[in-house]
Amino acid sequence: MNDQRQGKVPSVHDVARIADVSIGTVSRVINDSPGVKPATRQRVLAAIDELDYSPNLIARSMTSKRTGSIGVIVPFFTRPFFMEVLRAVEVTITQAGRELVLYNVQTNDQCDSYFRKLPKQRKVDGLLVISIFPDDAAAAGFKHAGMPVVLVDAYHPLLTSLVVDNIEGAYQAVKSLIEHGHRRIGFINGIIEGDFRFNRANDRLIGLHRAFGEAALLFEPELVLTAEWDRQGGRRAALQLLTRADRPTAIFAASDMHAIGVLEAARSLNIAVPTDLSLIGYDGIELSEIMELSTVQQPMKYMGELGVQKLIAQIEGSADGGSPPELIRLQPSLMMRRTITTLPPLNEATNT
Amino acid sequence: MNDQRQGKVPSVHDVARIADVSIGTVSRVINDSPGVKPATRQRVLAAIDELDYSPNLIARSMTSKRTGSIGVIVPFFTRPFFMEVLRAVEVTITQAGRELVLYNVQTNDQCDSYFRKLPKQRKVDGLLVISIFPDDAAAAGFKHAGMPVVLVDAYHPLLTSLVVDNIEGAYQAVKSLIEHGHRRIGFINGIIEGDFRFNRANDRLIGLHRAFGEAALLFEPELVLTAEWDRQGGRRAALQLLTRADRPTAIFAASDMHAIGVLEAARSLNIAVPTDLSLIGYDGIELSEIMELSTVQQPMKYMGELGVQKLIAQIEGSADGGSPPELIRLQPSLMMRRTITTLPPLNEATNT
DNA sequence: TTGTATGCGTTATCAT
DNA sequence: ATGATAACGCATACAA
Repeated sequence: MNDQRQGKVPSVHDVARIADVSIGTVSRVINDSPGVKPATRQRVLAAIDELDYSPNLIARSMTSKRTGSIGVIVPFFTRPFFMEVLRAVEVTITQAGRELVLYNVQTNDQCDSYFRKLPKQRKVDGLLVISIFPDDAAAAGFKHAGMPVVLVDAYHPLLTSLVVDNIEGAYQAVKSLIEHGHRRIGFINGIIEGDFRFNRANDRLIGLHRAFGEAALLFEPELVLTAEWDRQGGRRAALQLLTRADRPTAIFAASDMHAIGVLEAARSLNIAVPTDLSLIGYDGIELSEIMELSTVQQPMKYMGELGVQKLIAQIEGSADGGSPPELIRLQPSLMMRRTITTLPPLNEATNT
Repeated sequence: MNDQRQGKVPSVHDVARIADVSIGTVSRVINDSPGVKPATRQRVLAAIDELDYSPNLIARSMTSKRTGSIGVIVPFFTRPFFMEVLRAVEVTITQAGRELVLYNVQTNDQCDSYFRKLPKQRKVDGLLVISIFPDDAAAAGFKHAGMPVVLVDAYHPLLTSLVVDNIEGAYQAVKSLIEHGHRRIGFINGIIEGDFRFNRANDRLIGLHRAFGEAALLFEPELVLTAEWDRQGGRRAALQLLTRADRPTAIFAASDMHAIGVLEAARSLNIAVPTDLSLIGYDGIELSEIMELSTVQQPMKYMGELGVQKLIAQIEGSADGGSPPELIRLQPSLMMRRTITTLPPLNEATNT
């Protein structure tokens, strides 16, 4: 029925013409501002309906300086931990009627580039940064551009940060292993990727040290390995650990994916879990439940939800200088499942 | 050093003022158009550097009518199959220097709403639709708005579609089961979510029928169950199937997640896989490899890559009416792993 | 109650 | 080679 058939999207002008009003009135109807006579409102509505008109959001962003989009910067988004955070993030953003722009980062450069450019490009109203520690320059850039930012599983003094006490989580895990009678405990840590920025590794090591210290256990550096954050990494490290003459009776892994790798290695070496080897993972991803893996559960869903909520609050209240940055601490919790057993009491003098 | 400290992002005007040129010249430098004297170019560049200026992309979109963003509409994006397609999609979009706007859909209404509004809102240059069959109205809407669209794992005659031959995949799987001597074969299909739109279920059933027919096997409706697309669904259905007096000796599952659930059910019933039960899943997600699950491998990575490439080609060539829609067929491949064995030859007369 | 005019930050088309 | 100026589609302050 329409005369034009290709790529012509109607604008306020078209609506105005059809409804025989001015564009100002059309705009008022769209945003249901007060002071439009019901009759003309109806005419405009009819015209909108006839043309199947929707406002051009880009143009609207021009004047409103709001895009309705939230940028999510996340490293390796397909990894289970990030995935599960991201799921909660998506739900919360959609519920808020906003859109999610995904910035997946795999390298430091990529990350820096996003940190530097996104605040000024204005394609998003705010940035949710997951598991990445921005440096001072980046934080200053956000502030200077007035770009709202919330850090999830990361920290910077100038930015609202939502952190999980992973020192405590690792401490609890290792302590539990010790309480189950283990003395030779292997630790498979994740590598620190991209210099110091995607830092999920250090805290685990510190927690382990604390538990060791408290139990007056000797820390043996040979039992601490570093591996890629995936099951291949975990498997390789476990192979190395488990083929030692004095192999550990328990392994603590920095992530559940590492722990899955440990499981694979143990199977290939005919080492029964938990009979001959106890194992605790980290994160509490869904797969850990399928595999009945004991683990340290992070509140991933809550992190995602709360992070988005804080960010939206910041966006909507950003008329003034904004409220001061918050630091929110979350606690992980130890999930005891199938992969851990008490070691029969053997003569503990061996260790000295 | 700067006088303003809060939320003031410089514009072309600021750059022009500092460099003592007109905004036109600044624009020319930014887009390195020809016809700018090297000296003034340097001055402008210096000013840009001094102000740390980046063009406002929203404003740029205003005139260029290009946003640089690609919208990806995907149902239940956290499910492994979609996740693995999405991973490839993300990589390809980022490589192309574009941005990924994620539209996760869980209901038909949500989906319709996106189909209806996104083309006119102009926040994205194109739409990649994964595993959803748009109806004629939606397809017409895309065409009318001139919005480039590519369908991945879905089909519509008016739109470039990238389909996997899942009938063939299911056929191969079931045929293989039959060749291994199985006669009583259970089938756990996925439910059809949101009416007929997220349709990943029918083709599997058709393929099964074909294999059954070819082998002159009697199709027993009681052995065909429908379950949610997750492991709980698979587990429940398997429990039902495996507690029958005449339980099947093999199960074909519509997705790997279903198959994982079957594995769980079998474990809980002390039914050994593959000794007492053969199993083939579908999709070929990473987890299938971990679990050593036999499965029908879909080319997820390739689907994601190719879909984005076709979409970008369409976006960049959309000056004219655009090229006619393509229909691209991809083949899945049977992956034989641990969960299938040959049944010892028993008297086959039982079945008649 | 409604229309007109201006601005948002760019790009592009004119002049100069 | 460069500057002024008109769009782009919308919101809004102001005028009528």
